[in-house]
Amino acid sequence: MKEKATSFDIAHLAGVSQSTVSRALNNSPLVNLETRERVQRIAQELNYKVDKNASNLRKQKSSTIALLLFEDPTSDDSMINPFFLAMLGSITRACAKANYDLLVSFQNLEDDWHAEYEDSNKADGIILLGYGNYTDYQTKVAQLESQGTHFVRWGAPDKDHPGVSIGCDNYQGGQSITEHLIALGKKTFAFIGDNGVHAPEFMARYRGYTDTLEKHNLTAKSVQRNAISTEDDGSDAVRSLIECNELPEAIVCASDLIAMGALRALRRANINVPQDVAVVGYDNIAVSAYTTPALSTVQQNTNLAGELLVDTLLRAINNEKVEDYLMPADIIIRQSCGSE
Amino acid sequence: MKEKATSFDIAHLAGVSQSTVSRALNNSPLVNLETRERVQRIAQELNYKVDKNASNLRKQKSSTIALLLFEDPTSDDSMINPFFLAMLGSITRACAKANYDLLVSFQNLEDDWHAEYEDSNKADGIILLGYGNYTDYQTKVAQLESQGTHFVRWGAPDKDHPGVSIGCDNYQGGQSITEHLIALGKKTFAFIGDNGVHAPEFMARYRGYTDTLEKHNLTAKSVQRNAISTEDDGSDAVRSLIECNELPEAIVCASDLIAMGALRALRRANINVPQDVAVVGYDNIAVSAYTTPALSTVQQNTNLAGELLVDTLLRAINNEKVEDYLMPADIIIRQSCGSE
DNA sequence: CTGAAAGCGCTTACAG
DNA sequence: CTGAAAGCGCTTACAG
Repeated sequence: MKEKATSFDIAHLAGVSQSTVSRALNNSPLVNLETRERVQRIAQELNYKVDKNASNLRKQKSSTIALLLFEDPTSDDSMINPFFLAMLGSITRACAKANYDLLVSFQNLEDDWHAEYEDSNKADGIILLGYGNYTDYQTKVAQLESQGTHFVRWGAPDKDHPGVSIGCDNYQGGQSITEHLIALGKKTFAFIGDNGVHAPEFMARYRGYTDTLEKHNLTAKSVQRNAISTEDDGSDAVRSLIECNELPEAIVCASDLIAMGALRALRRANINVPQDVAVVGYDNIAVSAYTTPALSTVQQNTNLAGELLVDTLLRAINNEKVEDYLMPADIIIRQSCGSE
Repeated sequence: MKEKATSFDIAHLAGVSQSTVSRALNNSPLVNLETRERVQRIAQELNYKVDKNASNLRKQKSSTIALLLFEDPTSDDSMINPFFLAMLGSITRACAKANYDLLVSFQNLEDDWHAEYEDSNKADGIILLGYGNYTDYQTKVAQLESQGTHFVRWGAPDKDHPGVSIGCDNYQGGQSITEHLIALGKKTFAFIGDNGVHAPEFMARYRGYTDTLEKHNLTAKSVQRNAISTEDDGSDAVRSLIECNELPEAIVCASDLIAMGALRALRRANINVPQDVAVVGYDNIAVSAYTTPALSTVQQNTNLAGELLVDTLLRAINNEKVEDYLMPADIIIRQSCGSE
C-alpha cells in the first residue's frame, strides 16, 4: 500500500508548480491546455484524489448537505415510516446529481440538535424531514435560523414557521379523495387521524375533508377518531367505530399506515371492503398496492419532492432568494373505495 | 449573523493559548480542571464547534463512513428494494451510536467507483451494500483492497471474495423454510428465482432448498423457474408454471418481491393460496405482513446486520483483525403456507 | 499562462 | 500544566 499522493507529488512529476497542478485539476481556463492534460493524466495514473478536508477547509465550504430525519417519539421505533425512506432515496439521488454528498442522521425530537448544527462545518446546509409538531421543535429551528444555517424543511408551508418549507398540498389531497368518495355515492363518513395542532399535515387533510363534506351538505354524518399514525392506532379507531355502531359508508384515513390498521380491524370483524365500507389512505407507500383490497390513497410525489428539496437548499446556500412550494397531491384509485 | 467563532476567539476570552483551548475541548487530562471547565463554558456560550475539516485534515481521519448502495441494473429504478432501506436505517443508527457520520451514495454497477474511493479522504471506510453479481464488480472491489481502503461488504462470505463479508445464512434459510413446508405435508415443489452464479444469495437459498428436498427424497418433483428479483418476474414465472401445467403444492420464492408477483398471478388465475398452493418468500420486507394471505418468509435481522457491519468496519479501521460473519436466518410463518 | 506565498482552523510533538 | 510553532493538503490572491 503506497502512501497517498498529494498535489506536490504530481507537481514534481509534471515539472510544474503545485499551484498549477491545483488549477489544472480544477479545470481552470488559466492553465495551458497541454499542461492541463499532462497534469490530469499523471493524476489519473497515480490515482490521485484531492483531499476533501483540505480543499473544504481552504474553500470554507463542504459540498455536503445533511439530512436530519426526526421521528415523532410516538412512532414505532423499529420501523422507519416507509414514506421517509422513499424520500431518502430521492434526496440521495438528487444530491448525487448535483455533485453533493449526503450526510444522514436520525434525531429524536428530544435530542440535542447541537450535535447536528455542528454540521454547519461539515455540511453547507440541512434538510429537515419528519412529521411532527411544529411547536415541539420550533425553538430549535429558530436557533438554526438565527445562526444563519441554511436549511429547508419538508412540510406544509406556514407563515409562522421560520425558514423555507417544501410540502405537499395536504388540504387539496384531503379534498380530492373526499370528492372522489362523494362522487361514488357515499353519504356517511369517518375520518381517522389526529386533527389537532400537533399534526399539521393531518390537520390540513382533515380540513380538506370536512370542507368538501360541507360543500356537499354531508357534514352532519361525519365522525372523527383520533389516531397518531401507526397501524395499531388505525385498528383501535375502527374497532371503536364498530363498537359504537358508528361505522359509516366511507372511512378516510390520515395515512396509509392507519388505513392498514383499519383494514385489519374490518377484516377481523368480517366487514367487507369495499362492499360494506370504503377505505382510503394517504401517502401511497409501497405496501398500499398489496393490501386486499388494494388501497386507494393520495400520493405525494417523492421523486419530485426530493429534487425540489435539494434544489431549493442549494439555491439557499448560494444566497439566492428561495420560496415555499406546495406540490399538488394526486389521488390513486384502487379497489378499497369500490369504484369498480 | 455573527462570524463563526474559532479556537483563537476562545483562547482570547479565556486568557489562555489556543493550544490549551484545543486540549481542553478534547478533554485532555493534561489541562488543569479549572481551566478546562472555563474554556468549555466559554465555548458553549459562543456556540463554538470545532471545524471538522480542519480537525480531520490535521488528524488525517474523518470519523465518517460511507455507505455505497449499488443496485442491480435490472431492478426497477424507481423503487429501492425495501430490504436495503431497512438496512440503511439500522446502519444509520449504528453509526450514530458509534459517533460516526454516514455518507450515503447510490451507485450503479457500471458507474466509475472512483467517485467514491475519493471518499478515502472523506470517509475512513466503506460499507458495500447490494445484491448482484460478484464477478461484475470483483475488479472494483479488488482495487479497493489494493488501495488499502477499509471496507465491509454485505453478502454471503466467500473465500474467493476480497475483503470481509457479513451476511445472512441463505443456505440455512432455504433449508429451514423448505423443511417447514415438508413438515406440512407438501410433496411437489417449485423454486422461483435465479439460481445462477450471478446471484449468489439466491443460489445459496436454492441449494438449501434442493438439498432439503433431496434429503426427503422429493427432488424428482421439483421444478425451477428463473426470475431476477422483481414482482413482474415472479408473476411471469408463475404464469408459465400454470401454462405448463406444472403447478406444485408449494412455491418457494427467492425473495418477497418475487413472492408478491407470484401471489398476484395466482389470484388472477383464481388459484387459492394456501388451499391450492402454498407460497413462501424471503426477506420479510414490510409488505409481506400485509398481503392476502400474509406471506410466510425468511427474515434477515437487519438491526443486527447494521450493527455488525458498522462494528466490523470500525474494527477494521483500527487495524484490528476482522472476520467474516454469517448470521442465522429465521423463518416467519404466516398464512401463505397454510400451516394454520 | 505560471510560481512563490499565505492561510483555512485545527492537533500535537517539543520545550519549558 | 501551558505556550510557541509546525504542519495537515489544499486554493487563490498577488506578482510576474
